[in-house]
Amino acid sequence: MEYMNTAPTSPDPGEPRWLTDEEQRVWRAYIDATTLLEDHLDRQLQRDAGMPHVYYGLLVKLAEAPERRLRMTELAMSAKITRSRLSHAVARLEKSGWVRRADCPSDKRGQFAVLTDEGMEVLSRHAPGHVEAVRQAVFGRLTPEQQKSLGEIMRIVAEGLQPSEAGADLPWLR
Amino acid sequence: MEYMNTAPTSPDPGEPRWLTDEEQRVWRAYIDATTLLEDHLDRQLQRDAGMPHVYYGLLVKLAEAPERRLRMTELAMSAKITRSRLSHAVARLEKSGWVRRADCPSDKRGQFAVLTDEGMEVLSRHAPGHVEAVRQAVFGRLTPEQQKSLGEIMRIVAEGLQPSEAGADLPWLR
DNA sequence: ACGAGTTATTTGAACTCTCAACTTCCATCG
DNA sequence: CGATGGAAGTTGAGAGTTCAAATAACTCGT
Repeated sequence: MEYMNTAPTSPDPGEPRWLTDEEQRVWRAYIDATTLLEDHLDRQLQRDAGMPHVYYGLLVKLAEAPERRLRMTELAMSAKITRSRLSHAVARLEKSGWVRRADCPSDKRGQFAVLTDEGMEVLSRHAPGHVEAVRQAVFGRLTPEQQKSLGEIMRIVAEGLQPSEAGADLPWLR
Repeated sequence: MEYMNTAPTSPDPGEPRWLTDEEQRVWRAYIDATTLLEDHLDRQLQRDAGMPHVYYGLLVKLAEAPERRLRMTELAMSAKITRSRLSHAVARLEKSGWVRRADCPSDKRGQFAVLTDEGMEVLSRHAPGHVEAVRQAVFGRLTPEQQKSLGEIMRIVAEGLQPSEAGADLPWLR
């Protein structure tokens, strides 16, 4: 896609504002890194713990929650995934014995996802390996300044995509 | 997962080196941002162009290649995905009429993925919307310094996970 | 108490991805 | 040449994800 960006003109709906060469390089680096990293972590966890990275993340969220339990919707929002996806995921984790569902007394529609002892056990057993993988792939390679910068940048991007509170599924508006 | 990291001791295989609080915050921001962004782009492209983001990326790579064609393995490596995944993806893109396969004359095992005119057409038709989405979610929110920093960081991470050249599937060794 | 309009969650089908074979062909070496 | 090992690409089954639709229960206003 070679398009020249000759004139720094004002918003022209006719000709879109393409990415500059430098922006393209950044964007491609982003895509490469995230693709590789996601794959890397998925494999590591699938091999060692028998679950993909997202599922591991769900167990972590539950482990940190009071009484190791969260309402489905809260868990979904916290993990940034849709309720549907979570529903399927929990079904699988339930089959593995790492999570169980519990009814919500105050709202009969509601369900809690509860981390079982087995689930907790799997988590502690594989946390070291996972942390090691993350450190090796990311933190072990970045300077403290870069780490700080990465945090700031990712927070900005994440906030830009969140319905910033509000509760629907994931209708990032627009 | 509350573990205190009291002593900055030397490599102790007994107690793993957990992430510090600050590292955790960075890591979570990373997960949130990448999850949200991937989802956002997937939806945008699925809705507008009828394909997931990865597939769109494949078309872009082909569009940039000489004669709009690449060997399957090269394309897979370039997109950082496995050959198997690519094989399925190309099968689907072929069904949509955006890519076709061509035999390689010099190596009878080889296959080219070739971008069709239709494929090119879809690409140009939806590139503006995609670029706009990327700009809105990422570049539009970051300072020039942050963009530069992001590029450097992502390059480092990507390189750390690449078999750094070499040609196998994706056995990033260890 | 009734019904309209939400909210919580699930479901199933279609699609995508992974993993482990499997097929075919190339290359090298004796 | 013929065998052996590697490389290119595909395949099918199982697992995960998406999307739209369905179910059930809550909330209000009247």
